[in-house]
Amino acid sequence: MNLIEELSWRGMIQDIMPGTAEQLAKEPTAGYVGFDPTADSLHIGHLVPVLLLRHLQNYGHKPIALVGGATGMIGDPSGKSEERNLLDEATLSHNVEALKNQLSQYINFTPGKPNSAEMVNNYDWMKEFSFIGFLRDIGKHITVNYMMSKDSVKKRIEGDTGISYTEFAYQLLQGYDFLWLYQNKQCKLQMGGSDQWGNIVTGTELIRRKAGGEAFAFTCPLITKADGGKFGKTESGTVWLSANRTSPYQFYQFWLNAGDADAEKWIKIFTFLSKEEIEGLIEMHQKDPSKRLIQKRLAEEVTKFVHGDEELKAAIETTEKLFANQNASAESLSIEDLEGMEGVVKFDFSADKLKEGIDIVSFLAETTIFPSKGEARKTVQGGGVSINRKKIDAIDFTVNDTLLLHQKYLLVQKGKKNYYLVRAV
RNA sequence: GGGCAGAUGGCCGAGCGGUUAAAGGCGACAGACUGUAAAUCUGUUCUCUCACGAGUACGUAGGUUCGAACCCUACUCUGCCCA
Repeated sequence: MNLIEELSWRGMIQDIMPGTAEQLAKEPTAGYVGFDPTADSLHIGHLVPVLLLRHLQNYGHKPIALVGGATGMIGDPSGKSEERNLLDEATLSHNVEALKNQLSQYINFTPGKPNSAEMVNNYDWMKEFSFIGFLRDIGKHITVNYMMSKDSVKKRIEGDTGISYTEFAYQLLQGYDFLWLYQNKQCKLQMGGSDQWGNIVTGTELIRRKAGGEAFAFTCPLITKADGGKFGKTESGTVWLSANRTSPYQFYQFWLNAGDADAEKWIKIFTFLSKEEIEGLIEMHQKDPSKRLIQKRLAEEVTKFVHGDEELKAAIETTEKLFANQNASAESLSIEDLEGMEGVVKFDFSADKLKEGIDIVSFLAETTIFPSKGEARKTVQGGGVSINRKKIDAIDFTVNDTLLLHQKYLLVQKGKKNYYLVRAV
């Protein structure tokens, strides 16, 4: 199996430029993916391009991870219906550093091997480029007509918000990146999400016209959810790769909660499991979907890839304690169980107040489990709050120290899946 | 530079002088069902408040009016057309 065949059965190829497979078969090829530094952590949407680089490397080619220090200052109009706000330079350089750090965890940058990965920042070659120089050297090769025919641009021109010259010019910058990499790093391949196709093609076009060379590309379909929702969002927002932003437990939970239809697609894309193994899993899963074999395996593999074995183990343990025996009483949890629940939000609360007793609504608001009393009340009235696994059904319920587990803990649930541990201190 | 249209809650989008905290949809949260799913059904969804209630809010600033998201003026931004 070659790279393209591998990615094809995984459902990771959307568009591919003719000749790409031949190029990859002919020689080890350098290929790049760009990451925009819009935040100081990657999120799971970025995982796909990261995996593309990994697969590329596995098949003996050379991955280049480009961090968009320059393009990030402009803003990619692709997929955006509105003009974006510009980030300031300090934020950008902070983000660039953070992304570099993260990327180095997922791709092998160890030098020495002929196909060890490389990291570049397009700010390094853009910063000295003068505006006039850019117009003469690059702008001259691409017509506005060509640029306007790009979907990302067309939508904005036809839409009712318009597009600034800045964002319009974005594709030239990205195109120039490809040209620069082609000329300086012998990079002949660009990969990315399918929303990048237009930008990528501008790059190959530029390489053809300006350097007389041939470059290749393919894109991966954008990850979607079967129910049409946005991929990578949960109740609590974006699922990040950084453990500080999304705990490994929450990360594990995200994948575990995948719907059946999604899980079958995602396990191919987000894990390195073999075709046979995945097909076996799908078959078993369809016999008994309630076991959620695919979801479990998917969650395990991805969490291991992103956070490592240790964190995966902790995430599974916490999950088992919280969900495996839903009927087990909260009292059966040991202190170690409670303290060890990685990723469950923990709060400290005054033991004295508990001794006196406090009404449930104030309690929930003061622990900041809920942002306001009004919201706490509404959820309690709707039956959405449990303490120590027992549903609170009275709005005038009093929380006091007799409820404490091991004289110290309260296990509070908001909804079914959101757990909080309150410690009396 | 000139003309026209528009700016409403997280988003879309009704409202066009009082009964409007603002229809409807989407999204989000919670409940029932379930497999910690999907689909479906139900409730909630400006802020604070146990509650009565109060405070903010319909681009910004003023004005007319007993009363304005709705009328007037200026400004800002966006789109379209003309030069």
